[in-house]
Amino acid sequence: MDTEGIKLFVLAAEKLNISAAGRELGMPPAVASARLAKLEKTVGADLLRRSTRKVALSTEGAEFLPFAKEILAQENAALAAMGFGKESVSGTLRFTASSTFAQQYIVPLVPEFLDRYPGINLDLRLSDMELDLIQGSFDLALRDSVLPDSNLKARKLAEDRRIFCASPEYLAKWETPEHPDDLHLHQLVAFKSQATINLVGPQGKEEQFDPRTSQNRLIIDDGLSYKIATMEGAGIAIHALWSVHRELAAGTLVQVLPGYHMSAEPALWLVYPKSNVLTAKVRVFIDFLLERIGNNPPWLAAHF
Amino acid sequence: MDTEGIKLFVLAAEKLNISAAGRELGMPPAVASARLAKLEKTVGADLLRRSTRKVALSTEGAEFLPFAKEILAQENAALAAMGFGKESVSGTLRFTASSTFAQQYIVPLVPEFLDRYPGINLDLRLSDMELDLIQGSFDLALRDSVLPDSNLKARKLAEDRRIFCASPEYLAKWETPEHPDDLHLHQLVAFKSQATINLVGPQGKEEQFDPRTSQNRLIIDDGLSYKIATMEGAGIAIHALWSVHRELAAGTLVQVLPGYHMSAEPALWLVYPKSNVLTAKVRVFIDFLLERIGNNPPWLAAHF
DNA sequence: ATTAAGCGTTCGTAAAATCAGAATAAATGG
DNA sequence: CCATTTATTCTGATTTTACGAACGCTTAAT
Repeated sequence: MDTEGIKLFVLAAEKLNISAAGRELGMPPAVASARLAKLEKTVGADLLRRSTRKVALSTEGAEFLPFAKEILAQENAALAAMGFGKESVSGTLRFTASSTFAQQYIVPLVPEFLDRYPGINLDLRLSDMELDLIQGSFDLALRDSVLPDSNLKARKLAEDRRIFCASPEYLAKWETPEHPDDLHLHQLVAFKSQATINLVGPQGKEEQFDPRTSQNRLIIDDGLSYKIATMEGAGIAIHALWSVHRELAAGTLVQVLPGYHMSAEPALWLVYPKSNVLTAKVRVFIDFLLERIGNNPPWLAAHF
Repeated sequence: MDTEGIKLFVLAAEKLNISAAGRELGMPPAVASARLAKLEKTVGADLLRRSTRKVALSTEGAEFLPFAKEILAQENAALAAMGFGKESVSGTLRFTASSTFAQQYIVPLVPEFLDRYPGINLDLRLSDMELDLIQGSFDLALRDSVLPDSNLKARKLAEDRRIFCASPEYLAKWETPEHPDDLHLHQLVAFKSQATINLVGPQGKEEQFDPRTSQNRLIIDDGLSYKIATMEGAGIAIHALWSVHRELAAGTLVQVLPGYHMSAEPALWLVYPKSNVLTAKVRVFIDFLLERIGNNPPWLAAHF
């Protein structure tokens, strides 16, 4: 049963004129006639009695009419509830990001966004562990890497860096490493989900480094604690530039192995499900983040 | 928006499995996938988030779900209200017939019919003037002639006769006519809707007779009054055999011009709108009348 | 590890439904 | 009686839909 046909029936029942009802819905009389006949077949009864000139409701049509109107009302209510046809964007946006990043860069912008789009509600799920985009029913996620998942689309929000660093006190106590291999002699602080890293050295020579094979005196799954531990001298750690750029500038953290950088330039990605329809609310939030963060991320502005 | 797609969505949202939902509706996975995509496009948002292995409701899907269920409930209610899929016939049957015929032959059968089909309600509109089948929203009508209307279908209920007759007293007072032309010398009683009649004489010769061009001393639009007037000696009248066969047998009415009969053998017809779907209630009532009247109409049984 | 099975989608072709215009038949109103 | 309106049928052309096979991916079992 298709609501277009029901709409036609309700109109025709009001006007007692099939052609006029069809015209109102933008279909030629022949089409209106055929669609009505189709609806009658699926319903199993004639809804409209028609001679060449007269149209009247059949007993079944009279019975069906209130239901038909109710179905259409429900359809309209459904579409309205989902903000269909509204020129103002609306809906609830479920967004996930690392809590430490969000605390610093997203949450401060949220009031402005909510202000600019009064119809949108935000549902923020912040966690330093990556949440499953699909199972969590997320509209959008912020990731520090773009996975090769064919079900997802990604848009780069901003460049980033991964930096070895430690506290000045730690480095004063131990010898500052000159080469990645020296790291194995140090105390390392590892973030739980940190994977193997490919490094490119000063002469363009590639090196590999797996933080999990070293002596990880400390493994932490909370971003802020991870940084605090490093600052308190727990050891050498890999930090995202966005996380530590203030500390580097202030000197409370010091970069180690500055000649080495990641062979795959890290970046922050906005990831969302490849969809049949990209919702306005998602597009609008992406645009907002690109405008306020992507164009000139603070951690890069301070460093170049 | 098509309820098949909505059904699919609701099932898939329950099972979180698109293929299984499609299977339940008898469609291959590819079709289920396509139909869901189509629904999402008409709704303007993704309803189901899917990776290769996981399916979850999107925020829009969660919003849409209750409406979807409501739409389906309304559809089911509508179909149920119209007796769709019921093995027991039900509904209201609007039927029109001449009141005098109904009084004698139909109404006495009605209790039995209602008894046999407890789900059917009868809405009888009895009038000696023919009512418009379409404008009156009738499911069925009894007619004493079958009009060449392409919008209608007809089924013969029983043979009938048209008979010139008068009371014995009237004929005793005046000369009994021997030829249709003699009728013009008589007092005629005419039924209001009686049209021109073609007669076939004893030698097969055709004659025409238009009762309205003669001296109609009396025109009546009520069937019973029409017969009473004839019996009281108001003149010669054309009566249906079903109407006067008892009086002829009893001798209270006498046939005039017995050698002449109508060139078009009259009959009683059950007429109903040519429909896309012939409802069970109509079919059942037709069958009932055929069984109880059509097989052996009393007016013919008595006369042959 | 390897295999097997299940899931959702895409692709290509075949079938079906839909559309739109002209033509038909009927009925109304002037 | 004629012009107009109406609902339907018919026709070919267009679009949509169905279906099986194949693909990429994932989980569970061997």
